[in-house]
Amino acid sequence: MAAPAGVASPDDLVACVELLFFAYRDFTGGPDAILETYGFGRAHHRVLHFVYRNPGLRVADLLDILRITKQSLARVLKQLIDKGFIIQRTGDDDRRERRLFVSTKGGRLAEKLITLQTRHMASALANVGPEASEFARRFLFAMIAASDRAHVEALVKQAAPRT
Amino acid sequence: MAAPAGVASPDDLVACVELLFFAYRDFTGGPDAILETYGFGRAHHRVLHFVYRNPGLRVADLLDILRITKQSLARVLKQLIDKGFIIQRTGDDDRRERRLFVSTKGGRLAEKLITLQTRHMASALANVGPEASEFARRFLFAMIAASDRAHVEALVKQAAPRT
DNA sequence: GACGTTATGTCAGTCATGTTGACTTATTTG
DNA sequence: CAAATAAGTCAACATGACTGACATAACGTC
Repeated sequence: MAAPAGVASPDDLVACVELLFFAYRDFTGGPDAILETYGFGRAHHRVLHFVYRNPGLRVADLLDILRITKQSLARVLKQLIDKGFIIQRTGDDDRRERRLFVSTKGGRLAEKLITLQTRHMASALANVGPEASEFARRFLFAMIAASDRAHVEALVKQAAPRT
Repeated sequence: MAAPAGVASPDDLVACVELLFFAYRDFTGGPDAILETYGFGRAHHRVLHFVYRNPGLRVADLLDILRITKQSLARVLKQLIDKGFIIQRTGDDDRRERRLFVSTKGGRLAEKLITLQTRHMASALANVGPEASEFARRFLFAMIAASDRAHVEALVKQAAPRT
């Protein structure tokens, strides 16, 4: 054998890289199809998702999460607001801020998409084994740039558990 | 406790979904930056990568792998050929076919990008533990749509081990 | 050898999503 | 009051997808 057991050979690593490409494509395919029926795209999905999971988010927070420009965000956000999926409310403390919330309709769509994706994820994890969820979180977290990890960790943990 | 040990709670699943988004973004960031210096984008990367790993690939095979239209592929492929990163050779048996190969220059770039990505992957896997590679492959494979798995498995395994 | 099929290439137009750069408005803060 | 901040907007552009239509060359079959 070229590589000792438990250690990744170069070909194993390339396989992981390629598998990630196909996995990500198939993972986003389901939501994409639903979004299309609403006239939305993946960009709308991201905005809706993070607002749903983090109610009261400010525009600046969203820019920080998505790492796109204000102008790119403005386009999709405006559409989501115009179509009544997201609601803006002037901040209580600072009235320059626009706090973002999903509407009932927006919440329904966000839930629909998240259900689709968590089912996909759950099914994949079930295929792998009992400790898969813990493992996947550690793996995916380690794939994130070190400089982003603290930020992402806070975002993912804090996310709205208002059952 | 809401969920028994080893079983993913809904919030764990959502965390995985979100982590995958950030992980994928950071994973593609490195190659993107290099590609930019060549005037290439992510689309070029995919073409170059799969041709590098599967020398002699036909255009039709590439379309099947990437699942984009002929016209979309044509644009990036033409640029890669024009700039001398990919070489076309008429098929020996069937002279309608154009077999695709990377040039020396193309191979160098492909190798550079793959090294970047496998290092990223290896570092993430090392963070997780000794069995991480095996686990990641199983997880990512399970994330791929069932209808695609056989196809992807063949592609990933067959890939050029001509060291 | 003519004809239908296949592999590839190409022209033209559109859409989604990202980018830069410049500027406005409302509000808070020093 | 002046400066800084949060957000919104206008204009132009790049990338990478898409559809639809059509062209060319080579293969295979009757």
